[in-house]
Amino acid sequence: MRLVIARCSVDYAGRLSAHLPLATRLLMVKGDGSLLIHSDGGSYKPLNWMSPPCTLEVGVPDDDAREAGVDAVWTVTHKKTADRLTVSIHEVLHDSEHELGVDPGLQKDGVESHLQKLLAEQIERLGDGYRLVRREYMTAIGPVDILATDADGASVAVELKRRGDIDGVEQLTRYLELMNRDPLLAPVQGVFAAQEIKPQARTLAEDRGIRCVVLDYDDMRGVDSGVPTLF
Amino acid sequence: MRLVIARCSVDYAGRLSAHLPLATRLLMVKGDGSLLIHSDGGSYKPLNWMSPPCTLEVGVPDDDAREAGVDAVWTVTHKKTADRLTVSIHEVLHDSEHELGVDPGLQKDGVESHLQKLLAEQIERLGDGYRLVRREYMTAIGPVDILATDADGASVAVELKRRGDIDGVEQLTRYLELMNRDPLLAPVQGVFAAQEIKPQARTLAEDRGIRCVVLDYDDMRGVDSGVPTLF
DNA sequence: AGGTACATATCGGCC
DNA sequence: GGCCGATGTGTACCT
Repeated sequence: MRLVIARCSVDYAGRLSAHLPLATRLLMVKGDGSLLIHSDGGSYKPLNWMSPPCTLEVGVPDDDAREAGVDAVWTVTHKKTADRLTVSIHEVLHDSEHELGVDPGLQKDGVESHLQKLLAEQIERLGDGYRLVRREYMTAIGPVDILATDADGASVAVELKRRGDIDGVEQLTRYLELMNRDPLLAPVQGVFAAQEIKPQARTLAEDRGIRCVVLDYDDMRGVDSGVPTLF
Repeated sequence: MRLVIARCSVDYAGRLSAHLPLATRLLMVKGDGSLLIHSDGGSYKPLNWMSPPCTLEVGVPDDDAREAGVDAVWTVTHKKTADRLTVSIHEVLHDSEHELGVDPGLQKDGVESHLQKLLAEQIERLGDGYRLVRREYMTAIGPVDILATDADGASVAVELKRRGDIDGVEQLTRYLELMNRDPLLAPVQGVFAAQEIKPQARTLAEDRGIRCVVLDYDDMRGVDSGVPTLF
């Protein structure tokens, strides 16, 4: 990895056009040739970047650019798309190279999978008499998070989200449409369950006859760990 | 901005739990105290990070950690949430501080908002006699990009995208379904307008009676003022 | 390889 | 500040 601190201006042409006026920034060149341009603020997203696979070429400025104070021009071109990043370097303040080696990578412990496990164990939170059929019930277009039955034994398909957005309602709608064509399952009722449900998602869901359930994650976790369940 | 190359392991606890085993990485400490941890590959997203507002504290390892080779422990805590990032530093290979100043920021061109503004001004591109009713026409499930009327005075809902994908057709379909239940608006015709429309999106749109219009952004910008827009 | 679902998303606009 | 839509989304997982 090469770290360069430089006064530079940047132009990007690809999905959109973008320009960074002259200022001092960090240029991070990774081992695969990709480039990240960071300022001293903002979030983890760079001001501008080029993702791999790409190649970096260092060139000399034309006469006009040299006159304007440009010392070198970096051109980063993507190998598959026509995306191009041009860095006009006016002054290099720092330049160092470092050997990092391959990273073993991040080990995650997810959230939705945990929420799904908890709801499967506490399926009665959806209503009295509810019973779990199975998690990740496979359909032709993908897995339904939870399949259950209500007190009358009718099928209930549950779509689970951390944040309930319109996309999740669409997803559940597709599953319901498919499952309701299966005479062994139909009629299938839909339940949209999330820690938080956006008003627009709720409107769309209820308009389609899908019930919305807000889950209290901390409460569910509390029941799970230690305290015995009611039955 | 402080740049540190170090052999370290990292633990994150917050929305989820995550762990990075011991390896050599770049630690980028920004002026606002935020921290980014990058490996020498991957995309622009760091392996791990803490977004501002947050504070970084440097502490000494406990006996067990010291025994395991830990030289220092950085603890980054978010000021609002309970998110916490712990970096156990085994060896520092590089450490430098740089003054970057405030960045003037990115200037973008070619985004949907600009396209929307141009089409609102040049609504006749959809057909003779078309008139703009309003941009961002609010419905219960979200704003329709442009509401217009055709030569006969009938309502037309326009969904605008830079790249016309299936998602955009679904979005417009939801709006149309809702608006066509409103006797004051119905019947509402749909127009799917984009710089580029994917074949699958076009097929779906036309199957649903939605008209597809490909927009020439450069041409529209030229008509707009003759003056280059942002830079 | 292509498509789907998820994410510690981030960012900007508007109410 | 919250809500909502767009992003040069990136990433893992599946067929």
